[in-house]
Amino acid sequence: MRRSFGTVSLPGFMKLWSQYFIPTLKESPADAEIASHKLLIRAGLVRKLGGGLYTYLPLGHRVMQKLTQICREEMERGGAIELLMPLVHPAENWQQGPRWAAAREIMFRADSAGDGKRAPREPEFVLGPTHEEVITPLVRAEITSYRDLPKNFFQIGTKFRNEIRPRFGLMRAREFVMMDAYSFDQNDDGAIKSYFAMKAAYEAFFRRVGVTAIAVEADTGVMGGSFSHEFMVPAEIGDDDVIYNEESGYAANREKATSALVPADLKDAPPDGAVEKFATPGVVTIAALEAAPFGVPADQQFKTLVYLGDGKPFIVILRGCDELEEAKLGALGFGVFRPATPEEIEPVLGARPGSLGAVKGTMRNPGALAGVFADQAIRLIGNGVTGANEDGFHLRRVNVVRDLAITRFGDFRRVRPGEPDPKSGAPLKVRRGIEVGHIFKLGTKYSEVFGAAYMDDQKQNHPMVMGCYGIGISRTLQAVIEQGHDQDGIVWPWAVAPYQVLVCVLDPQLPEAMTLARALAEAAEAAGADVLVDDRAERPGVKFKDADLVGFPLRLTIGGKGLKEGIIELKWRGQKDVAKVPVAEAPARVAAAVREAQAKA
RNA sequence: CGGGGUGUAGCUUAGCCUGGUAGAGCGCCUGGUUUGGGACCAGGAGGUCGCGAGUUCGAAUCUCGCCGCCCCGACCA
Repeated sequence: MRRSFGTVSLPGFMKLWSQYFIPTLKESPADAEIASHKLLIRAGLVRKLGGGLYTYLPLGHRVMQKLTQICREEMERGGAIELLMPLVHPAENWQQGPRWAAAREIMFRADSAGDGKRAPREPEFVLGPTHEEVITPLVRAEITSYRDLPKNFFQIGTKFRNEIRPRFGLMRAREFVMMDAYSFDQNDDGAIKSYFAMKAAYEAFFRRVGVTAIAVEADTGVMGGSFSHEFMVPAEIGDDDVIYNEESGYAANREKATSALVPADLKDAPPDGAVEKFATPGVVTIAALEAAPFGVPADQQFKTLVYLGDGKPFIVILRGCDELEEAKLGALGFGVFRPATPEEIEPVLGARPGSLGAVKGTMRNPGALAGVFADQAIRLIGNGVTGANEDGFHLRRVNVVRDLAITRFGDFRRVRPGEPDPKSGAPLKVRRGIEVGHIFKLGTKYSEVFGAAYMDDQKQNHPMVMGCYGIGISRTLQAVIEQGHDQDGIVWPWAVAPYQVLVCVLDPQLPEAMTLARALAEAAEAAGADVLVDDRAERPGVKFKDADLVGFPLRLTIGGKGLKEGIIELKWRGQKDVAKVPVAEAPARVAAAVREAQAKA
């Protein structure tokens, strides 16, 4: 972009800024809100094509390649085998799979005829958000013997998700780069082994990248499966809440988090007299029942919610003071569920929301219910108040054990900070995090549907036990920046910096300056660093600002003044102090610095 | 999908309320002076004011519709 002095010709190869492409910006584009998003653009790493769609410019692409390579190495070290599957999937694969209903609306549809004119007979395609529906049929066809198990396949490539709301640059994009892996084992023990091998590989990956990511217990969501960890980079702008206590080591995603609010040895309260109906005209909220003249504290009320699970209504009971953690309803096993509308509720219970209850004998059509699921914490109420299933009336002295038509108890409430940690009883805390990786022990959900089975040494067939694993590579790129920046720009960890060493030549018109630059670049490269030489005919201030903005870990400054004194300068991006090094010693010092940084990284 | 905002030069934006020649800074081009933390002077190029209708003698400005983008929520394999 900026011209170089054409007078100095250089023998051999040296990466020159003047001939490269790093479009830095002084000002942040208006549509970037958070630091990492602004820096991605200002430092010339990416440019936006459309909402959630980004071009990786040369520098951004280099970082992606480094992330990808580290990921590949750690996955292979963890025993996984790389392959590459298509991005375009026949819709048939998904229709046969277990989650078409839940997944279809966030999937891109690809039309083979173009222009939306696909004839009804022609095949339909989707863009793959993930690849269980492709890998499982493949393994079914290719692997039939226990001798070929276990296997763990991974790939690194582009994924598409029709995110409802893309945001924060690469943080939640429609098109993004992801590593996804799928393990196949003979049994649960093997699957657990594979799972923890991946957990270890993830930990190694994030450590090598130089980003702090913590593993937290997570909800399995639409994926199904039995247990799961998310890898979270702590950051204020993260989308997810992590509930944790550092002393006990407990850490869980908000959707999964539980607390020891209900003591394990809690004895249920005996009934406190007969159930009594009382008039509550116009009272349809917890707060209104809490107020005068009724004065029933929220933690003495039963909150009765009605949902529709796969078309059938079911009830969830919580304490009046608690919130439902909707994701926890996933444990009930419904394919899809949603809150029921008042119109759907009335025929079943006999009243509108605000007067609902699950007291035996008060529901109009209990046979229509798929179940009544009660949060554990209502046992703390013992005897409380709930709706009478008659608009304008409530019931008091309702006893949990005696009166409520509970199918089963579970954990459905949202945990609040300050509640006792389930491990140690210490108070729980909350912080925000960016989800950069996720591992699931899937079980046999997919292998059963797709018939991925193997024969054991007793000639018996069994479904393979699967696991699946994902790392958001492009999201990790941004998380690294979110975690590593200051007022001046990015502060790259050594391992993923686009170039680790910048040779900043302040007077590139001086042949001796460029000759020295070349010697230093060669020394740094020989020691194992990627080196860029800033030979632009810019003022020093511009070059320093750009160097800080882009965030090269090590900056070597060669200037006319320094040359007269016989010194160059060596400065680490993360540190304030500048070391003056005699020219004669410079190549050796630079090589030593590079080796040291590499050893630490 | 609901709520809020916004769209003017490559980027950041003023002008819009109260209709009448489209302005600035950065960046870019030319020349000169500068040269260790985003220099200065002079000159210059660059705009279908998101798109489409309407109101009006006249629309960046008012009205309606559409689209894009951003934020909050819902959602997030």
